[in-house]
Amino acid sequence: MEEQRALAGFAALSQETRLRIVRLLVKAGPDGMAAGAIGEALGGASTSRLSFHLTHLEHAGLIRSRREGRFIIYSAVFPTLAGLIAFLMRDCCDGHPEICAPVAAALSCSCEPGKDALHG
Amino acid sequence: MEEQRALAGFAALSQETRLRIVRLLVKAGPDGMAAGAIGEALGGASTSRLSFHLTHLEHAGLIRSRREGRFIIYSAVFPTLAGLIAFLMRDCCDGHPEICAPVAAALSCSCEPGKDALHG
DNA sequence: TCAACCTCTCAAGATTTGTTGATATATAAC
DNA sequence: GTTATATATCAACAAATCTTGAGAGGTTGA
Repeated sequence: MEEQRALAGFAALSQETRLRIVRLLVKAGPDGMAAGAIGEALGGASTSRLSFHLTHLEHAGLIRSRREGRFIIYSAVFPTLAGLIAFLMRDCCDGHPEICAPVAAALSCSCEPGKDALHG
Repeated sequence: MEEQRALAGFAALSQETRLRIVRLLVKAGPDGMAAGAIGEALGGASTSRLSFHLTHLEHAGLIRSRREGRFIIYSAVFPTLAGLIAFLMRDCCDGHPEICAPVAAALSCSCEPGKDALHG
C-alpha cells in the first residue's frame, strides 16, 4: 500500500459515523448490510448524510457495494484494512521482535482456532 | 480502547506529516528521535508546524516525549497502535476465521522469529 | 403506468483543521 | 550573564470537511 491510499484509509476512519459503519460491517462480514439497515443501526442518520459517508468509505476502498433489488448492500473490504495495518507497522520490529509484539497480539483474536487472545 | 480514543488515533494518522512522523518513530523504536531530527527526516518542516503535529500525536497517545538536555525526544507508543487495530477488528471473525485472516497475516512480520510474512 | 420504496446527488452554510510568521521558554556553551 | 541552540505557543488566515434540505434516479408491485 502506498502513502496516499493509507492516508485516505485513516482519514475515512477518523470520523465517528464512518468508524461506526466500518465496525458494523467488520462484524457483519461478507454478507454485509443494506444502507438502510446501517442507518438504523446508527440510530437514524439522514439519508444524504449516510450516503456521503458510505461514498467516502467506498472511495477509500474500505467498503464496497453491490445492488440487490432496490437495496444497496455494503460490506467491509478486509484486505484494505490489513493493508493499512501493514503500512503503519512496516519495519517496526527490525531486530527487536519484543517491541511490536503487543501489536501482533492485538490481532490474535479467535482468528486462529484454538488460540486464546488473552492467554495464548 | 473506547471510541473517542480510537477516533483521535485515526484522526492523528490521517494527515500526511503526522503519518510520516509515526512511521518514522515506529522504525526508530524505543530510542525515538529528537524533534529536530524528525523535522530533517521530513525534509524540513517549520518548527511551529512540526510542533503542532507532534503535539497532536502526543495528545492522541500515539507518541510520547521526554527531555534530554535541550532536545526533546519523541517515540512511538506501541500499545496505543495495538489498541487502534484491536478496536477496529473486534468481533471481526466471530465464527469465521478465514474472513479476517489476511488482516492477521499483515502483522506476522518478523515479529515472530522464524516466521515469514509471505510464506508462513 | 402509477405509487411506494430505497438510495444518491447537489448546493449552501457551519465547523474544523492546517499553515504561516512572530514571539516565548528552556537548556547549554562561552 | 550573554549568546546560541532547540523547541513550544499564539493569532490570523486559508483550506478542507460535515451537515442540512431539496430533489432526482432506479426498482418493485399493483
